[in-house]
Amino acid sequence: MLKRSFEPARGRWMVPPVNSSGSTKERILGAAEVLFAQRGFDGASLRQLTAAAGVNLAAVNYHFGSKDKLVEEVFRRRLDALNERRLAALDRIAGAPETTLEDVLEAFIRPALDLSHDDSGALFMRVLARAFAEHDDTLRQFLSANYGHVMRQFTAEFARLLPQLSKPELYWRIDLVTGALTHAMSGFGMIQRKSDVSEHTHREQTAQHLIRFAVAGLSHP
Amino acid sequence: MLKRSFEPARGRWMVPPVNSSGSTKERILGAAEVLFAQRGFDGASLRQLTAAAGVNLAAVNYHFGSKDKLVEEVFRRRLDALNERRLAALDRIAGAPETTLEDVLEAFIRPALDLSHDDSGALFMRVLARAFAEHDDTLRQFLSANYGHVMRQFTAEFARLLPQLSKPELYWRIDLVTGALTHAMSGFGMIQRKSDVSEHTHREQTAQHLIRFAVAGLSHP
DNA sequence: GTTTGCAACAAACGACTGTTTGACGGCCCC
DNA sequence: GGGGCCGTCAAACAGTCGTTTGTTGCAAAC
Repeated sequence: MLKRSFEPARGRWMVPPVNSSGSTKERILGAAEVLFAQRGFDGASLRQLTAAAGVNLAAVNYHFGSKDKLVEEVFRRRLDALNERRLAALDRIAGAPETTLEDVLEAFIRPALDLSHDDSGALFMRVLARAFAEHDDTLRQFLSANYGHVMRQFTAEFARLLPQLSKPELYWRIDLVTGALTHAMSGFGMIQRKSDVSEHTHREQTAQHLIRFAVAGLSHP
Repeated sequence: MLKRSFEPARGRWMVPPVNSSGSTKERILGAAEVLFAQRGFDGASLRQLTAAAGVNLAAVNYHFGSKDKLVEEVFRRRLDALNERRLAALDRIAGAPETTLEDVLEAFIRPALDLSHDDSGALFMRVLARAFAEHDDTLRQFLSANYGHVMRQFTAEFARLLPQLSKPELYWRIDLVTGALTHAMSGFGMIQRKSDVSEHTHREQTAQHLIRFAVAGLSHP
């Protein structure tokens, strides 16, 4: 495959440095996040993964049952925390008369942006975007079943703040905003942090651009 | 992998119906487009692919040299036509004083939407989105080297029509619009064509939503 | 002090991968 | 009519894949 062109000439595959902290399960989850982001779910093999985590090959099947279950666990670990924070932020403002569109978008975007602060969180965002692209029905069902209610609650609040929009119109706009957010947060695009701006500043700029863009896209006449 | 859960209980993998029209090369390209969209570049094996195309396993390496070259050829075949039409449409309006933002977006979006009219074209859109998500540097270099000039020409025209925007600001907005378009055109989102609207109508609605959304996102104060 | 159960390990399993090989027929050109 | 080329083919190559096995060390429970 194309990606393999970047492997070193000798040595079958790059073995990232062994992470020797935490339990076996945690080391596997950490290494899985990195490798799934880099090479995809199929592309990352259990042998690469366990070597990177510094654990035995059989440990994945022992602790998680199968590679598929490991994938689900990688998602669950991050998304539980992420969506909890999103809903908490939404709860603080939902239904209030002074709540603005910016507030709701802030509640949705900020936790994701905070998550992508540290390196492994940023990698997870790429894992998530990859999952969207893979169009895998099993995974989509898993995500919809476990986290669909989050999107529904945000949609309800958007509907309250944009009463002039018909339901199909609102769905369309939310859909397009979602695409823009996924794109931006997974670092697909050409926008990269300049070396002369701090990570914090860059994240703040990203949030500002995203929110203003989303407000415009959602509420245009 | 997760996707394999959907394979039939017996029989190693689905063999799509044999397409017996056209030359061997064309049959391979057609089958590759379908299978790459369904299962990804790594996920689709040459044995599935050649079985679906009704050709011998060795035919891929004979006609294309390798699986990687086949991937490139799948892209080249569609993107050459797509970007030619985009640039032709842009040429007709670029620099003219009466040209609007909608016109430029129309020139960019319409050819892609037309391509995704037939089933195989729509599949290719998913292949393209998958390629973005794969973050594969070799593939990105290939796309940038062969089709980067298209994006540059459109960006220049956007810059002319939005002189009030700083360069970074413009890049940000184009980036976010790109994300929304990719998302929408690859059929990621929740928006699906209702059974009571024709394919043509649905495409027209998609174009309208996309363009109005993009105009709002690009030109908001 | 023995038993029980968890965790880790090397080694092997069968299946599937992309690619290469050498043979075989059909076609055109000299 | 004979010599090349071209496309196709079955078969094999050398790997990698996810998963399973049987065994070990070690700690807590009885």
